[in-house]
Amino acid sequence: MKEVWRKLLCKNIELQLVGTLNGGQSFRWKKILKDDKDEWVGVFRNKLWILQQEEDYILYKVLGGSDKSENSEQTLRDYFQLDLKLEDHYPIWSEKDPYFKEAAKQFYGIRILNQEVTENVFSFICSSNNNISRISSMVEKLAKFYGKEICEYNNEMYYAFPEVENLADDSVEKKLRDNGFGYRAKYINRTAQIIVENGGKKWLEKLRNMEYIDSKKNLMTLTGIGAKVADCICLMSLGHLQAIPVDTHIYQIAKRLYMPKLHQQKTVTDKIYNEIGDHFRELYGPLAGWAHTVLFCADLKKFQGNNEKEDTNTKPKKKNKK
DNA sequence: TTTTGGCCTGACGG
DNA sequence: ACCGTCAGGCCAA
Repeated sequence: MKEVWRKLLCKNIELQLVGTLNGGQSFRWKKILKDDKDEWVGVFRNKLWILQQEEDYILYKVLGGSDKSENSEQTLRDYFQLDLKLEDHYPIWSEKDPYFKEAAKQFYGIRILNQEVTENVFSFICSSNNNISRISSMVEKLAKFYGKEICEYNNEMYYAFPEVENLADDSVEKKLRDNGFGYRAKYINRTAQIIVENGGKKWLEKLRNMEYIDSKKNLMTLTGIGAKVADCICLMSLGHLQAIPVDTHIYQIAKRLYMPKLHQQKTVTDKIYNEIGDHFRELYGPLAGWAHTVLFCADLKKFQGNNEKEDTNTKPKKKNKK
């Protein structure tokens, strides 16, 4: 069953894989080197996807699916929301904001992924007070413990993200706590139970058709979901592209560049949180969440200091201990 | 309404 | 070796 590469026409200014898949939106993608090429390997919509970035197109393979009737190109286009043309929007955002314009030079082709809401909810409950590498390992554990096997690739097994029902069992909290989830174990288990009581995945999907603010309020009734996590979910899996998740990065950026009056402000109160969001919504308009993500990526990369070579403008990190 | 600690864990620097 | 701090917050008081 040798799968062949398929081609999705798409210029790299419309989609930059590294910035989009490695920018803290999804925690399930990783870059591997295979046959001397960079491949992005990740799971979504219950399948394993392998992607390669070329100049004017994306090469892709889908593994672990049985029905051939499905239109995988359409699934991919939907995941990356390719109908929205960045070519139309980057110039507008650049005109409104010189800092955006500067960030956009390196961070072109940054897309908001249209993620599955269940995965998004539980991934971002894991994200609180946490760092990306640990969040990733926690999400992998959720999939491995409670998700279905998809297939093996490159000597590794990949798993679908679990159904809510499987995270709602009473045994889940202890298992997760024993596996290093800390206080988030309870939030995950309890939130799964509440969602099931509310009607399961369907309840989550209904949030897409509500107004942004109502959708957010509903999410915040779940345990472990405050304003920031709710905004992440609104933006990344419910189509509310005006949502602005204000995390510490965005808070620092806002303070430094956009809202100097916050200079003395120590903590992010609800009021300040909303002011920051409103500021960016007024600046960028109805797709503010998308635009802000470009700023976020630029800031994130500065501190992460990239994985390999192309890391020129940050101080060298000595990391090769063994 | 706003502000403060406490919470799990692991990596890092002094 | 050991401690304080930080990492994409949330919650209860």
